[in-house]
Amino acid sequence: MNTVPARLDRRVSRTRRQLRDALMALILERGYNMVTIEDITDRADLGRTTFYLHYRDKDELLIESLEAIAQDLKAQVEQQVSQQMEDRQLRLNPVAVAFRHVDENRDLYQIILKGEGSSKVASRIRDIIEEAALEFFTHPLRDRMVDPPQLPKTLVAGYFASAMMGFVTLWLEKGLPYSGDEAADVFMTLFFRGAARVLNLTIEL
Amino acid sequence: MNTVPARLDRRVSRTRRQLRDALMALILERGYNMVTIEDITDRADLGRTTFYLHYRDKDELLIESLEAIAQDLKAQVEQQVSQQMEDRQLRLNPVAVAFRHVDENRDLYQIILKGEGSSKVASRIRDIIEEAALEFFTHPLRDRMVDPPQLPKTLVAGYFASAMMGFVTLWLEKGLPYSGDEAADVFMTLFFRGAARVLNLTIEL
DNA sequence: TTATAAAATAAACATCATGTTCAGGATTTT
DNA sequence: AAAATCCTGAACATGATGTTTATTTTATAA
Repeated sequence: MNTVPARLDRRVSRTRRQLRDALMALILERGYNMVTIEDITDRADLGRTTFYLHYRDKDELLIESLEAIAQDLKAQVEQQVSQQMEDRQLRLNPVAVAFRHVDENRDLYQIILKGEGSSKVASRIRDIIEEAALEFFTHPLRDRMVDPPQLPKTLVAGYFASAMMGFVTLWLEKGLPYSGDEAADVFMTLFFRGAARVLNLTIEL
Repeated sequence: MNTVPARLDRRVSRTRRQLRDALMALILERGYNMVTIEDITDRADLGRTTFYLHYRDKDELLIESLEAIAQDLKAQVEQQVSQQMEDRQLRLNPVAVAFRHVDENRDLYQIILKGEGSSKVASRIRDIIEEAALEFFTHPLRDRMVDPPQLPKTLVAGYFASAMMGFVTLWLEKGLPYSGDEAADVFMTLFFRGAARVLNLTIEL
């Protein structure tokens, strides 16, 4: 008969936030495997036992921290891709939305894409992108496809997700001097027009 | 005055091979972080202390195991890209060479691309591909590029490497039913011709 | 404001993986 | 066969993990 408490105790959310922040900072400093739970609680200024009141182990904390970002990305992109908006002109390019999201969370995406800690999150993000791409190829682009595709749309969507993750990794790790919108443009050009035209190849392979 | 021994003691190479094989098998079973050093030596049927006679820690063993593959890939691809061969017809597509290499070492590449264990190796392989691609864009393709490229060749080479790693990950993880040569074809088509033509889009974005 | 419920804490403990040392026994090399 | 090298098991120190308990601190709701 007991009802679920309306919202979390203020201490709980504060503690969890401190733990998440501490873990992220420490991963960026030393890498995931070089961080102990005591490191985390020290940095967060909490007792070590407190950690176990909230998380089973380091992985669980990591996943929770990164899942939040993945969910945020999903929400932002889905809104652009599938939502019917009255004013088509105001609808933003969903790829640009994603690149902006990455730009605003560079630290977290570096952690995710470097594969620090379980690669589950990277794989989840890949799937989110793939889904959005498939949806995009199926609906908003439908009327522009006259003939059947030369390769299955699902394959192209999978490739889109993988290539985009790869490009984002490149962008972040090599510190390419592009804004989110510019990076999105470059990627779209390479992806849709193909490298042959970008390189001005006279004949194709 | 002591000279370096001509080659390794037979026991040493046997022991190291056993350790490498055991680690690879165990990673595929449980994932890198779930493998202890005792697990490895048990599986390899060796004493635990023996491990430390050869490697400082798990990472060192992993790196050595995977570096061998990276070197092998590099050797095979470089031979095709830069070596001047008399018979141009016999020269294999270097991308197909790489895809065949992956196909023949699926297990190892799965470990590498999933980011199990240090991501250094994946990053090294990426760099190897990028170098080869840049070399390829600069020399064998030089006469086919009439105008200057719309984007720097180095950027396109970086994108090539990232996209190819992504595509290979897709190929292996989703178990796409392509042979090495077929996968290479699909990837080359997507990369050079671009998704717009593959999807038969009437206009471009 | 205060009583009550919930959360944080430090201390103590058991367990496990790591990495080192050492004296032996086993295998290769010369 | 002798010498050199490697493997082994036992013992040990260390450090991280995860749990329990009694106590103190803090938030919530009356």
